[in-house]
Amino acid sequence: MPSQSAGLGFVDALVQTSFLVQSVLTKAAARHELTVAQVRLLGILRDREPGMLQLAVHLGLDKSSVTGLISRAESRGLVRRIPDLDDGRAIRVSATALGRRLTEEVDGEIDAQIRALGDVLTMAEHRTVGRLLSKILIAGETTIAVVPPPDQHRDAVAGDRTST
Amino acid sequence: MPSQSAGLGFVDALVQTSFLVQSVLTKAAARHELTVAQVRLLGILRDREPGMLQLAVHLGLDKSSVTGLISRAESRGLVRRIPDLDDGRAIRVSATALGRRLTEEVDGEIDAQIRALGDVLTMAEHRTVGRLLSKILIAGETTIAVVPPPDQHRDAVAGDRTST
DNA sequence: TATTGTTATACTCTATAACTATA
DNA sequence: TATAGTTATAGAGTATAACAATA
Repeated sequence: MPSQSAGLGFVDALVQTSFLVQSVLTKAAARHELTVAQVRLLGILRDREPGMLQLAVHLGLDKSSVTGLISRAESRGLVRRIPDLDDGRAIRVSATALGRRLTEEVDGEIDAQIRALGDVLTMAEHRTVGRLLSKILIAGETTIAVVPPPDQHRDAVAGDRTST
Repeated sequence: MPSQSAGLGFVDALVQTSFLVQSVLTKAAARHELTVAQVRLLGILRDREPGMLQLAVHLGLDKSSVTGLISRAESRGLVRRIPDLDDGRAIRVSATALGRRLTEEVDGEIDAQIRALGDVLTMAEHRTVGRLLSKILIAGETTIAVVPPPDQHRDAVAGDRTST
């Protein structure tokens, strides 16, 4: 049966790959006592100090979910809540030195392992994957809000990898 | 800056795409009162009646996690535990008619939405994505067990999409 | 003894609803 | 009133460790 060698269909390939990548992320994070959500969070905080609402939008989560996420990360010394001088209601979230160090370590591992998966591809194929998936991502950023239910917010659904 | 038009790097593209796909899965599942884990489970049960351990391996989970997953799915009428006639200790998990119906519905939506993401690609690019990601998946099935920690089990880490 | 599965326990993650404090 | 964030509550998902029953 040619199903393996000929390649899966477009949809199956994307879905299965997403599980594979998530599995890599989960295990890499776990090796440093982190969760995928925390790695995502720390990635965003690499070059920003967003407020809770901005974080919620970036992560595609409810603000109350972010409160919990930040509280747990804070109690582990990964991030810090700092007051927003311009708005008494708001706070800003900042990565600690520990948080930054762990992100770098984990990101390095993730990079190495994902790249290792790509070792079966040629250089050109490598670039092709990056290019074609980027096109899909751009489509996704706008599409997601439209296709599903009528009352969908166009959250930053994809989620940043590290910074970007 | 060419970063957008030129495409992300290989790693970033894969990671971000995995989040996008997972987001599609999560929302499609939720629209039918299901979770991603349940959709994965039901996908496996499309053409099999595995035991708990086999399920654990397929899903890359601990057997105790599978017990909970099955129990919740069972109490929702999605699956059923049936005795294994050959082994008094074992049971086999089977999808109910409801479970099968819901899987089909959700899978249809997922298919449509993922395919919609691919609408920005040409036919040829479509096939290329399927082909290249398939190569990565094959690599992942073996690699995952090797790259990380020394004591890693070679679980079926990727996770089936629907059947296969 | 080894294997199959469950239970007890503990976290993380997530959402909804209601609430506080500031704008 | 509207906005930023938190709290209370609830449920899913996951893991580890200890256990029961069968092989």
